[in-house]
Amino acid sequence: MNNCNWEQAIRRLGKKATPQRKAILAALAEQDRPATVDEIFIKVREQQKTSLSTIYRNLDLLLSQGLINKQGFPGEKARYSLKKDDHEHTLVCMDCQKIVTITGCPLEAYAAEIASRENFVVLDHRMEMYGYCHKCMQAKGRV
Amino acid sequence: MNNCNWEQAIRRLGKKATPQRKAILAALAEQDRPATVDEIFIKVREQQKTSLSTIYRNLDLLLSQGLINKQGFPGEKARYSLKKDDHEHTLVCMDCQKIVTITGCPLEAYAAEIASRENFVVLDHRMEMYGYCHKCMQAKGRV
DNA sequence: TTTCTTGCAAAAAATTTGCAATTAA
DNA sequence: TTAATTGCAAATTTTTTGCAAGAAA
Repeated sequence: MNNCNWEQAIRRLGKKATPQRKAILAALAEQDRPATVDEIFIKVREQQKTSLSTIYRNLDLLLSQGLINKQGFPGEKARYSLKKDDHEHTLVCMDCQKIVTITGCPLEAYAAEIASRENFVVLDHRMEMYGYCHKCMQAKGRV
Repeated sequence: MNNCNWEQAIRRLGKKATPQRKAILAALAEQDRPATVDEIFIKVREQQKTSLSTIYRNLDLLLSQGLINKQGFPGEKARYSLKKDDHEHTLVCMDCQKIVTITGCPLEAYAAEIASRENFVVLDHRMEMYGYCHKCMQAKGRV
């Protein structure tokens, strides 16, 4: 999803291309990091009249349709981002909350191994890594 | 943290070993998967008079002292578990909710690789696999 | 005793829902 | 025209906080 034809993307789901929906996708595309619901709300509201419930409902929709990802720290606000073509994982800085996206999943092969070892059909997995980014390490004087 | 001397563990933090605190650690020790706040609340309440705020406050305390982990995926309820000596992952049956614990983490080496590639200090990670256990596959007639 | 911790009740924060009005198709 | 979608307000759900009473050291 790297184009900007949000209208088409929404229509492909068999849904109505409302200004709010287009604005949500556009807002996600502009963010340099996965955005929280309120960040998205603020951004969308700059363009369109909208309400928080519309944001929530549409994020759920887009998520269930696989157009976006939901990520973030447990217990903290969820963050949303546009889904890229390939399977990704994230690297989250525990200090500045910066999120780095990583492509190249190391778990495909492992999942197959586990599947046969445990007699389990593995369909999906979720993985995130946590630590400190270079800048924050420097700030901590640990570099 | 494999012993059951919760009293000692709490004292070591310089905190009072209240029945509620001991019960929280005991509850976490009994769980076969990281537990949500309300699961812990229910379990503790079976033993001790308690309140939700006590659970929240003590989970925060134990977390900040490094005795427990906070995990769970964004948007879902946070889940807490005792910190183990060795690192584990889980395999969750999407049908019967059975949890299989897997030792032998495939991510240690990968984390090191990512750390140098992305210039990030990787301290922790979270990973869960989802699918169907053998029994549920049989029940579905897919085996 | 003294200080920390608890329970309660109320407040905040985050998310969801019902429903009438509106709008995309 | 009509079925999907929105905004609003109210309801839930989750988490946090103030404070007086109670308990551990």
